[in-house]
Amino acid sequence: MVIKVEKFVSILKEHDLKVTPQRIAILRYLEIHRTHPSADTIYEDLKADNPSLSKTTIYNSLDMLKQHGLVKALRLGSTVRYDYSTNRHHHFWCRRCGKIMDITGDDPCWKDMVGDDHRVEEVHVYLKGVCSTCLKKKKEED
Amino acid sequence: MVIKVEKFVSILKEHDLKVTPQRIAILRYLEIHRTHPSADTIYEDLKADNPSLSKTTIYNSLDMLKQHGLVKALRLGSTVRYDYSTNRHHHFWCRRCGKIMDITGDDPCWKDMVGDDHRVEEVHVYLKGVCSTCLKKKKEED
DNA sequence: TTTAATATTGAAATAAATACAGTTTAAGAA
DNA sequence: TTCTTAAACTGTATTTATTTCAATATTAAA
Ligand SMILES: [Mn+2]
Ligand SMILES: [Mn+2]
Ligand SMILES: [Zn+2]
Ligand SMILES: [Zn+2]
Repeated sequence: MVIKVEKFVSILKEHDLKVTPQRIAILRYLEIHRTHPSADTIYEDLKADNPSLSKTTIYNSLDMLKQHGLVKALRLGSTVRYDYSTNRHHHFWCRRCGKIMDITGDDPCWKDMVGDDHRVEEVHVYLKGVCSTCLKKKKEED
Repeated sequence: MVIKVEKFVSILKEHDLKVTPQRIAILRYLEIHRTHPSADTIYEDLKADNPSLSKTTIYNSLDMLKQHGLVKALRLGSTVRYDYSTNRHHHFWCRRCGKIMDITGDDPCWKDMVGDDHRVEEVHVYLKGVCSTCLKKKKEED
């Protein structure tokens, strides 16, 4: 556990960010919970350990971590979710169970799609539907 | 002009929707303005002709038109934009001029990306960057 | 023209995010 | 270790987009 904390201390220091318990807690939370949680979920869960935690701090910290490439923000519909995995990948969002799953595999060639004219800086993609688990459950219900 | 209105009257009737001046105005606006306007932009522009227009009506109508597949809603970042083109296509959003442009061309095979396990019902994609026009302008400035 | 179901309106409520001012803390200097 | 100060944290207030709701108006059918 202490080792874990040291890891986040290093990460923050490498990016010349002040090391605060709040930032460590958020990074640690995101490394453990790979569920793409929302700012509010992170806040509610971390409040248990630190009752004086402010939601503003969650927003500020997530934003700063995002600026430094330490976390990624995804927007799925109207909700913003945070991801500790910062490599390029896309997501599948199950409308039934709400789970957000990583899509691995080849990424289509966006450059080809848009052509050379525009400069593509960000690729925003998510697929929505019903996940395999939910589909199986539905079958069992029949 | 009258002919145009008749067209939207037909469209609404075909979908068993009550024909109201507000709905006609919104459809007409979206057919003319292919800029992917927001609900608020539509509201502000239509209010000129109909000062008693309510923003709630804009939201209600857009939602109903969307349910019936007569318009499509896109979310780019935090803004929801509406599109009269309901065929599947994606968008390029220029962070400099704010323009939202249609991406034409081949659509990657999403089914392959996600596999057969999940049932894909919606594909949400947009690319963001700087459009060719803005890139040219930048060059001229140098 | 009458009627009833539905749509429109405007005000109030909601929710996510942001702004801000006062307080606290991290981290470097003494 | 203590002091110092810039930066971070907190809690409240505000903003913005959207939704809810009840009263009123309109559509479409009889
Ligand atoms: Mn992910
Ligand atoms: Mn379009
Ligand atoms: Zn599911
Ligand atoms: Zn541009």
